[in-house]
Amino acid sequence: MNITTAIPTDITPKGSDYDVVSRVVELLTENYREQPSLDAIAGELGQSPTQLQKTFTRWAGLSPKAFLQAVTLDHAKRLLRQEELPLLETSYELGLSGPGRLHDLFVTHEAMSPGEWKQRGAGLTIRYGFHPSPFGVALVMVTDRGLAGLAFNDAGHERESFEDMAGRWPNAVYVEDSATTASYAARIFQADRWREEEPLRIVLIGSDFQVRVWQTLLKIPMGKAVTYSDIACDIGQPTASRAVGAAVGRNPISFVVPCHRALGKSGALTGYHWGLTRKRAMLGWEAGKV
DNA sequence: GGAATCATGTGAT
DNA sequence: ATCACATGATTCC
Repeated sequence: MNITTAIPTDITPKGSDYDVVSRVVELLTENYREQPSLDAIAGELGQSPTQLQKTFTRWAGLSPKAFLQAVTLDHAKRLLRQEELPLLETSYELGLSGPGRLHDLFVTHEAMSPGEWKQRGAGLTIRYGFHPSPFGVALVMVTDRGLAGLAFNDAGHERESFEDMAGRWPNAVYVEDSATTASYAARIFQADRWREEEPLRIVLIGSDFQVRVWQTLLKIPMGKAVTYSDIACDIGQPTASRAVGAAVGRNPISFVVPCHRALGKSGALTGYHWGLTRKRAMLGWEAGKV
């Protein structure tokens, strides 16, 4: 039952990886117009170029230079343009619950009924735990129906993630149980554990509108992106792109429900609940896996 | 081109 | 009712 201790070594060979990486990501994306050199970045961070290169590449599967390319505006626009329509048209036959290759992480999803949603979590027991992840400390929340919440924050801010998430379902009972959540964390962040036979069960707790938006997000394949207005059209409300933005922002299962693949119409990365740097990091990290 | 401005749907108060 | 939004299109310089 001590998977808990195994995970850190599997995911973040050095615990501080994400700290270093996020600073590199920040530096790179703030100055991407100047295409800073590895030496310049290393100098800024007070590290040796080779050490930095190694740390970053191990984390992203991508050299800093390639990453810089991946978070550049032109690249984002390219992600958007590829095969405009079929992208979202496809998997509506899935209905509300049922297995499917929703993106490269196999997921089955079900939604809570509107009645259950109004209860604000009443009668629900949520087990939670904190685990290291490639994007900082992850807060994992599960019910007996599957994964219900996933949040990220920098080390030392665990309390904030928890308050944020718990506030969404204030009537639920919360039990710390990292033994249970550890296996979810491992499944989510280790790409070699993604298997069709044993999909990850998730449960979407939200309003009818929110659930429709989140289901649409699940249809976006890895390495692709859509705009907020694409999503609005897909759910049959073409003028609601702003409402879509708000709903995307309330996505409780960050990363698994790939809200980071929603971009502004220009290809610019707009907002992200857990910090824009993390959104860039996720996009870049995925670029390294595709 | 880029800043300012508006129309807009949803959910929380 | 009113307000804040992870938007997007239009209209001015």
